[in-house]
Amino acid sequence: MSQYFRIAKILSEQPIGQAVEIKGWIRTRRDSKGFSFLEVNDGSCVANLQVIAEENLPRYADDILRLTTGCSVRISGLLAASPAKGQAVELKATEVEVYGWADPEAYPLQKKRHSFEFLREIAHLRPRTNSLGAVARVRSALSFAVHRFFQEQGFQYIHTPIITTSDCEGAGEMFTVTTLDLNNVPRKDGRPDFSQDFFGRQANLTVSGQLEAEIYCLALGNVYTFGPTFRAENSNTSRHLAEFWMIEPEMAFCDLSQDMQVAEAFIKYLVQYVLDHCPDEIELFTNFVDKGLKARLATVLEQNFAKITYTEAIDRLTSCDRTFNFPVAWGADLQSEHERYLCEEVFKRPLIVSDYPKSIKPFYMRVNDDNTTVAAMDILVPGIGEIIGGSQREERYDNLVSRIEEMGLNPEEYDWYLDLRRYGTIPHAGFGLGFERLIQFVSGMANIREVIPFPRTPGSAAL
RNA sequence: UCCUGGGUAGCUCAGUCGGUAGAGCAGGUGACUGUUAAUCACCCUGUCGGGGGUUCGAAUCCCUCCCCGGGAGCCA
Repeated sequence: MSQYFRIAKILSEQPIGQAVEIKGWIRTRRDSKGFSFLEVNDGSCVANLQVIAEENLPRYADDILRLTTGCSVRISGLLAASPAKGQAVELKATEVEVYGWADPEAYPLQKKRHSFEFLREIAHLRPRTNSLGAVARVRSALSFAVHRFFQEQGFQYIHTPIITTSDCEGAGEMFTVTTLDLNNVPRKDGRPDFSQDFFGRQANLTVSGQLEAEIYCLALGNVYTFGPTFRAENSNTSRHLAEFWMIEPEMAFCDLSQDMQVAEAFIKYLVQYVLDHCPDEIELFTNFVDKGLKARLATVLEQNFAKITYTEAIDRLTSCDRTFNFPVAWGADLQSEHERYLCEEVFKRPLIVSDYPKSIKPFYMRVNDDNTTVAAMDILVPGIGEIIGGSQREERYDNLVSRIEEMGLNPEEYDWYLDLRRYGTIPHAGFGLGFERLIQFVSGMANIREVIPFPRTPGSAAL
């Protein structure tokens, strides 16, 4: 009686001499005199298991010689040491059952490499490829590692709402959630009358769970969120999605420097976790996607992140002999080219830029003693750019009110948020990490559409 | 949204001066072989992104729309 194994387990444990059973999909078939080689992948790992199917097997001519890329099979047999180079073990089949055929004339996946653009058009089949399958396993491993990092340190996981009625950040374009009849929208003063809508008011998909996370931070202490986030921005780039996953820790009794320490430790923990748990995937990415990946991940672990203030960054940029397309001036936000220059050419490692002018940052960031900068920090990473944005939050009631007013917002709409400062306010800080950008950084994948199973971008939402 | 480069066989691409379309891979058939991006021979495959225009004639020139890549803005 043979025992069912995932292929990953067979390759790691190598139970030679044992009767085993595998289930998976054919990658290729090569015929030889008197037998065929089958490469079977079951999604448990990068590697395939080589199966030897001899011509005396039942239905050899009818089934085995018809197997092509994509067919699903159950195979049992005896695991043996492989006499040839290329693999340590192979399965000598005693039984091959075909679950499902895949017409080779019609099946889009071939045994050669495809462009990522083409694979994107077949989102339902692309996880069957080596690279997209590897991305999916890395994404799963990183998700687990995110929870493990925070849970090990006593953070509470908070489910902040996906449908929200607070438009607190004010900046990002939001998706509206409605059950109003779009062919006959009730109107009041020329505008849609959301008082007749499902929630009795306008509701949107969340752009960030931060403000809600702060509520629980000021009750439970350290908390984090990890969930989907939505931006209706018309941005068409290799690092933006309309639906993406964000991790937002919020830490009680925490200042900006502690915030930076946690963020750096977090990124290093995640990189280390993937190197430990997905070495074959990292090897695949390094060989076929990004030659410099392994070396870059190693330097992330070895070195401390570089740290400069915004003001120092401006000094560096104005005093260097480089000419930029965009002017460098104190008070203006750093452009991509500026960030890339500092991160990739000056420091050549992750870079934390802190203490930005308050005029270019949101109202909730804590104003520094100079009254012109805020306790904010961005972490820039080579090849990706900004991967984390965080800050110490303004915990002083009066300062927060005047910042809200300065930004032209209405304090009445932030009454619940101000309550957190009216009653038992505490110093606290947090940051947001874009999960897909993290996966890009760790996998070397150039386009963010390859690191989420079903990418949503302007004009595109397959499945 | 802006700048820029593309869209030709199932996939990746070539296509000269405007003259009526080709290669590699995949697929099919056969040969060979402990193979592993197998190899060799032969065969099949086209709305040249859509629409309009110029021309005797358009993959090629012009207009327009759609889609994709790269860069930028916004950000995570």
